[in-house]
Amino acid sequence: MVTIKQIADLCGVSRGTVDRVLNNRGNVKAEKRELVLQMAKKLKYKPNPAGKALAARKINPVAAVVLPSAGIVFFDDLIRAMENAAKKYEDYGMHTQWHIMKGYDVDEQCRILEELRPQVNAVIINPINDSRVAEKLNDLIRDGIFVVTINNDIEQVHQHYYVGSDYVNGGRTMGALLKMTGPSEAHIGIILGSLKMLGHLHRLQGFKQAIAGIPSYSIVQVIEDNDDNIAAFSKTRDMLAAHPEINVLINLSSGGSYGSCRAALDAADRTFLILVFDTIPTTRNLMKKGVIQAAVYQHPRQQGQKAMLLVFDYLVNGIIPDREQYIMNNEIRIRENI
Amino acid sequence: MVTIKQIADLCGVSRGTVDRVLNNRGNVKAEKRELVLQMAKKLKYKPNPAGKALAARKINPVAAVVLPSAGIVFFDDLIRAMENAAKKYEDYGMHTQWHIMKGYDVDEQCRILEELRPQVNAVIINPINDSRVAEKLNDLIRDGIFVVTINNDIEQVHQHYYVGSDYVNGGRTMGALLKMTGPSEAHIGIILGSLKMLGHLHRLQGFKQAIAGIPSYSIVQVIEDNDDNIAAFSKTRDMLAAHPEINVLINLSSGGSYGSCRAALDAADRTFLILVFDTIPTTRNLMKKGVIQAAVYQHPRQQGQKAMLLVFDYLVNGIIPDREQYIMNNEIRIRENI
DNA sequence: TTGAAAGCGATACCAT
DNA sequence: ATGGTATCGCTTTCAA
Repeated sequence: MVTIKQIADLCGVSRGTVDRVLNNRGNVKAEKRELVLQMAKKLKYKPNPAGKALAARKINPVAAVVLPSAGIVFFDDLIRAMENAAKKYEDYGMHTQWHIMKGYDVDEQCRILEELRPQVNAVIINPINDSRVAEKLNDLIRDGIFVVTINNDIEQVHQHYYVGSDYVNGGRTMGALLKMTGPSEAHIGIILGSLKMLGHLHRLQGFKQAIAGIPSYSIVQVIEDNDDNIAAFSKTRDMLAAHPEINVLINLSSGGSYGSCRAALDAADRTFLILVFDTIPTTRNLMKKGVIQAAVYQHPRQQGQKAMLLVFDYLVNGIIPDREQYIMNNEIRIRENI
Repeated sequence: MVTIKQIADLCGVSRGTVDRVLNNRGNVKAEKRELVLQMAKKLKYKPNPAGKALAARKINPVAAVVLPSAGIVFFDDLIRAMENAAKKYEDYGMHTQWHIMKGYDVDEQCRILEELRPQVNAVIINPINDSRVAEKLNDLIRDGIFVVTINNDIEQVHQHYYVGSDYVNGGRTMGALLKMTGPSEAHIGIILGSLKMLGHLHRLQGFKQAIAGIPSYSIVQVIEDNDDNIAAFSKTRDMLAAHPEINVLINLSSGGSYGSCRAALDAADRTFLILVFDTIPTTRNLMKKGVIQAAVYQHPRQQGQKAMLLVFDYLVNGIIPDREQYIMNNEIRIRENI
């Protein structure tokens, strides 16, 4: 392994000079600069992350996590994974701030971002898809803050990284699952959080793609539950009453899964094929009981881990991510492999 | 964050002494030892991994990877993941030796282990389940070598760690998948590598458990292909000829998947539900074409990564794994979420 | 513009 | 048994 010291010796300069060149700190004569760069390239110099991390102790890097999703159970796993990672990275001197708010309030999210701005070096955010949030994020990025969006991306934000799932593919996978397991004739009721949420909309599109062209399948109704179990319960009940032909229920977001399953169970004389997203505890329970047949799983823990790792690697080890998007697979989970 | 230096100052001893205490190197008077331990506990001392990693450079840690599986395609992904990890850890000064041999030769594996013994600090091995190999591994462990078994565990080996999948659960998942997607009447032909391979046997047991008690399901025949496509092809062909009622083919190991699918395709007048393990390239291809309906995926890349991480964390950061077994989920993959 | 030196945290080694 | 010192690779700071 090549070290800065070796390069310095070979070039006949000091370690300080090599450091200045390799980190573009300026104040180096052009020819020396060239010489060092050549040598580094020739020897395939790669900085030792342990050395970097140790030296980084002096600057005390800070990361902030911003999630507008307190109370949405899906995020519990994701948050837990991030907390574990944060604890680990604390040993390396990186601190993490938590800003978990409840509800998708644009003003609130902007306010938090503004407040963070002078205090942190990186932000992991589940952004509300709104232009004002995008603007604020662009401000942060201009200030040199490293931004990672998680679980949902946002448009119109320049240089940032995304960790999450492919929503269209998730919907498509769900559709394929229906084709594989479902009745030959399907009258489908769909429940999702909100059509205003990009991810949910994309899942719906993917699902429709997957079942397009099957004449014996029809989507009877699409209802929104705002990821709320009570709303999901009453709206599903109404839908089932109005449409006695429905024999398949698809939940495209996990917030209301439990509520709509309860409504399905209340229709005691009917049976349904029920497919949902995410394996939150209530869902696992209903899978064990045979109420829900399958779930599409979007690796929440991996998402949390990866986002934290990107931030850590950047702040502490100076490693730039090798991709702009890290997409987790949509897995199929049934009772046996949950 | 608390450092060794701080503890040393507070206890009125030198850093060397603190180091000796915290790492059980002996040669410390009992009372000083107690004092240091108390103080470390009180201040919640946790070693800084960056410091450890840097200091570890001096001992030049070496890991060896021993796989008797050259030519088995499933291991390609696993090996690639390990190579990537190895490259990354090389930056920290950990070296990796590769011993990829072909075929399950006990003598050969023992010979390699003996040869490694004086050169390495850790071994990642896909062990042949034989008592002589177990003995050799126990020898290494006695010498203080850190041992991780990967993808297959071995019995009678004392202090070691396992990274792999739950084979019984894999078989059970496969069985559930059949129940979900298959015809109401199933005449099942099973192909697997070898009944002498513990993993394959366990999968078979799991599968049988899952479909037990379904009168309309029957296992017609179980054949062994030794993970060889040619053997799989001819044996499957013979089986299909002898049993015209077979309408489901289950491949419990990926080595011969392609061969047996080819045999199924040759029986042009019949159609089969085909389920396999692992998404190796030939399998993905056949899934796209609709020949194979689903595969159970055992996260080969994660397995490789995790095994390398355990070794790195132990050798370089002095971290002891928090579990003895790291079990990957058995995922269900279909054309849409492959 | 450059070099020399100190320091980040942990460890190995040599004296004592 | 214990302390002191040098070292791992990198960054920062101070002096020239």
